[in-house]
Amino acid sequence: MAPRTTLSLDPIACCPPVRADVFDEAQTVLLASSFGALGDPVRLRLLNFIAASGADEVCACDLVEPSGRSQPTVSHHMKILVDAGLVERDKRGLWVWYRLVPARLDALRSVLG
Amino acid sequence: MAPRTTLSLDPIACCPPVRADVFDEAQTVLLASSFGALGDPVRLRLLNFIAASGADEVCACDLVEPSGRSQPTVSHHMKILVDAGLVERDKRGLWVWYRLVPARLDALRSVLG
DNA sequence: TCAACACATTGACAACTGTCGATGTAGTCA
DNA sequence: TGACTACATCGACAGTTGTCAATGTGTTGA
Repeated sequence: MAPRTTLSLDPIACCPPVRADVFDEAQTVLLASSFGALGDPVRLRLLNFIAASGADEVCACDLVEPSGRSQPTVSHHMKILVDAGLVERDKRGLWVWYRLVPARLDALRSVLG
Repeated sequence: MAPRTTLSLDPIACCPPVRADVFDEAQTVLLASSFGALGDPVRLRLLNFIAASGADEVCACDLVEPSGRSQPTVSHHMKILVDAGLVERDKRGLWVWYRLVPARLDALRSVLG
């Protein structure tokens, strides 16, 4: 639980590249959970699908079929991506729209450099 | 099994950034397993420890104590990092030396960009 | 008010993962 | 040869994860 806490420890502010300084325990756990969110083929494909869509938002209803998973399973994976701070969720009417959080992707990217 | 096969599908050659084209199935599974290798705090710390050591090789014997895990557990995690292509293993005499594979880290990095 | 809809949550289950003690396997050195 | 050492593998176990069918929740529109 506690997604806010997860987001508040932002790698942009907290984490030098993996090849420089030694991470402290909180940094390590946070980063591992972010990378872990990318560590499932279905989630990586969902993220890639949103990213490559051209639009900056994608409706949840358009994620089920290409993922090849059931609606509850997609909902489950999207929650993990949202909790990891990689994706933002916006409910409008009946529909839920997802968009990337580029800063978060950039943060993870910089950790690998 | 089959670590060579894992390594042969190199993201440098195979994978555009997550925000551009749509990954095919093989790319997705490969990348997810690489990110998954980073998705454990103990493995991330091991990688960070090697990276931040200053030396370009670190002896396995120096990884057990700082990881806070048993020798078999460290051996298990290092195997996962090696199979993911993130680390190379070199046995010399009684000792095993590990070094980063910068190209692999760069490849993952570029996927996030 | 109520039926229909989009999405989330629950509950259950199998598969996977991290962990360690015990044991196996090479390499070293006397 | 044989004792010793560094690391890997095995076996077992608990905890986590991915999955779906069933059900719940909140929104829309007639």
